[in-house]
Amino acid sequence: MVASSQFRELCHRHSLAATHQRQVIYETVMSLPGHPSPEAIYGKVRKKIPCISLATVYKNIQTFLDSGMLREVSLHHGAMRLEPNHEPHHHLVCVRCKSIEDLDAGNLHPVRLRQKLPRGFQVERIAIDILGVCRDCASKNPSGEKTLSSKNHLSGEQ
Amino acid sequence: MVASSQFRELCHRHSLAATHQRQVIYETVMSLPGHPSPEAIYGKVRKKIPCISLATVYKNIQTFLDSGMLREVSLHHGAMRLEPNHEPHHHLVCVRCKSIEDLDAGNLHPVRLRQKLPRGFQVERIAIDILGVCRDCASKNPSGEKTLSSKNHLSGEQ
DNA sequence: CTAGATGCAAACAGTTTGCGTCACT
DNA sequence: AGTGACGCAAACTGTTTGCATCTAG
Repeated sequence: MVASSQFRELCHRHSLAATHQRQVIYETVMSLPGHPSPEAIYGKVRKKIPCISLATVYKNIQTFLDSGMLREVSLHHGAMRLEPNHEPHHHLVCVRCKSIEDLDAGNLHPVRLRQKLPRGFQVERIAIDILGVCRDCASKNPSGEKTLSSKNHLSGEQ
Repeated sequence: MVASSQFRELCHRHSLAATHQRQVIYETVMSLPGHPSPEAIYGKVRKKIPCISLATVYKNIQTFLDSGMLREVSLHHGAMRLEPNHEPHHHLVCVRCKSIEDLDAGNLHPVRLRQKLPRGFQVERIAIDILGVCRDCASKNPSGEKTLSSKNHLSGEQ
């Protein structure tokens, strides 16, 4: 409410209409601790706008992600993906088509913990994802709209 | 087919019955390139066992994950999770309850690419997940069955 | 005034579950 | 013989869509 003008400006920068719902959703995401799910956001937004639709929440989250105003914790690949590769390796993940390519562990210097982790966390392994745009997506659409579908996305059959 | 006895032994080590379906599913996962989804696995398995049920595929994938015979590429948190934290940081992810905690980037020495990535991949950022068992899960169940539900899982309301 | 945003309900996709039957050990 | 696996269909959860109405620019 206080920063209403800031929000309007932010929307303007991303060519989005500054609606009330949009502002409340955005502020709610930013105010929630941790890494909220759409459902959790909806729950809290509804306290301010009881009649808001869950679809509106989803649509706006998508809008924020597309515009870069918000980010996903880890990419949501739609379906579970299994890892047959037992060799130590990391992943090259395309943020557009969501393809995942293996990258041999030898290509990265090993990660080093600079010091102790908080509260009795027992480390099992460290996963590194290099996020970016793969060659195919970059060539298809150098700027950056949206691509999906294509390639590896849900396939596995060669 | 060739390695049938190997598979029986593998199952025995994990106290699982060595059924035909189980073997075909396992071999299919291992044979598929990349990071197959359950649907893709089902598609290929059906070529060998046309009447197999999708539920059987899911149940066995779950069994393999639980027993450690297979691994997920990145944890499937059930729902999309948003990242309000714009500061550079990484994540501490519990493989049991799937909670996600932030870890300040200063706690890790920066990752260094040991050399060029394959084929025109445009890096946007590098995400590091430290996977393991969080204190709560470790204390509740030091051995390692299954826990889920509890904590951060889908919540966001305080 | 018009493009785009909202709300609703129905549709989807991915995954899980219950239960009767069947097969491995 | 008994425990656990399979197959089927129905249920669920998370997410998306179509369309009529409304609103910011």
